[in-house]
Amino acid sequence: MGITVCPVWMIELMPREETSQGDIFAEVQASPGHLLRRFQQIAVSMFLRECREYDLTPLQYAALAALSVSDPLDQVTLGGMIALDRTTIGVVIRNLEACELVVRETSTRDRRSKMIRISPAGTALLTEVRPLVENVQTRLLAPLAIEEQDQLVALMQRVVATHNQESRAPLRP
Amino acid sequence: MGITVCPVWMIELMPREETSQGDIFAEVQASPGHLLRRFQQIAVSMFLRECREYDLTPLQYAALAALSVSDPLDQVTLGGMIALDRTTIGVVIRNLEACELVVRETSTRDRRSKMIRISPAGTALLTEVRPLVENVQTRLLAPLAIEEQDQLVALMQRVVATHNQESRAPLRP
DNA sequence: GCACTATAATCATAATACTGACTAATTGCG
DNA sequence: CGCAATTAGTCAGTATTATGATTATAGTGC
Repeated sequence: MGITVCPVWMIELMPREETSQGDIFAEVQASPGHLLRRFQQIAVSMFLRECREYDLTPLQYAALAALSVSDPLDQVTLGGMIALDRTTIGVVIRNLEACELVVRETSTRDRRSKMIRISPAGTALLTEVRPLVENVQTRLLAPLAIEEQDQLVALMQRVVATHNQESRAPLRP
Repeated sequence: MGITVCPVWMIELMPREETSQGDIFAEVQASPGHLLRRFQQIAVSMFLRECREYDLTPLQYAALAALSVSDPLDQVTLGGMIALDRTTIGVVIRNLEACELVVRETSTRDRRSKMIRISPAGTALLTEVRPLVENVQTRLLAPLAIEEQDQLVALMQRVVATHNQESRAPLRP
């Protein structure tokens, strides 16, 4: 009944999975923490490959997409919509500004904050890229049946919603 | 059957989820890509908080755990066991070496490669930290019932296994 | 034996995240 | 009103990942 000796991070918790002793590959695949990292690693990789010609990263896309719905936004609010802390959203916006996909100017009402506006070029890029992002999404979950895809999303939603406050940058709708 | 206008990355694919128009919070939560990033963000955050006093990161833990099973290992092989490319495993090992948790020496049989060995301090640390990592794992999936946890892991396993080659650093058992 | 190729590791550069500290502006309370 | 607390943004530092280039070693074919 002793705890199985487990090689890779966060594996100890899965004694329900019966893996042959020393089968590291199987054990790695049974660790939620490791699966999560792999999943994210793969998703980002697929996204970047798909959007290579536009030189757009997932977070840049997310920021543009959020701005396309609500514009203008100050950095903290924008970060809250896509769960980025103020440091990270600052970097993302700086890069988008350098590519002239957004415009940033100090708010007149609160001179601490800067209002971000999506540029025409940003809107155009977003329109072009949207189908590619769709593609990535389709391929990412393609190994599962439709009902299983819904199931996976629903389970992740519950976990993420419950732990929303656990990261420095919770989602703030 | 027009595609729903979606604000945040990778959302377009989820027209099955019926969200009220403009309810960004709900839509963000329906995007697999975003959920994945949030999930990982939360898991790492919980890990770091739990292991704060040991100043150990998830990847450092993973590398130590892998070494505790198979030792010594060259960097490429070690990286393959936990799905890290040679650049990343190099950084992780450098940091572990600086903390004297591993020892690195040039292989005698192949002077290109360096053999990594876990130190007694590394083994001791691993033993101390293991229960904490267990804790994180328990709390991470706690919002779900046991059967749901198994379901989530199984679904992620299928996706990750299918896409193993999609990232630069596939798992090489 | 030598040239070609393949492999191990490193370096440079960059984006994604976190922490903690700092400045500047605003708000709220006594 | 004035001081304290809060908030927006930035900066410095670090870790996680990727790409591409470089160096050194090993192996293979001729």
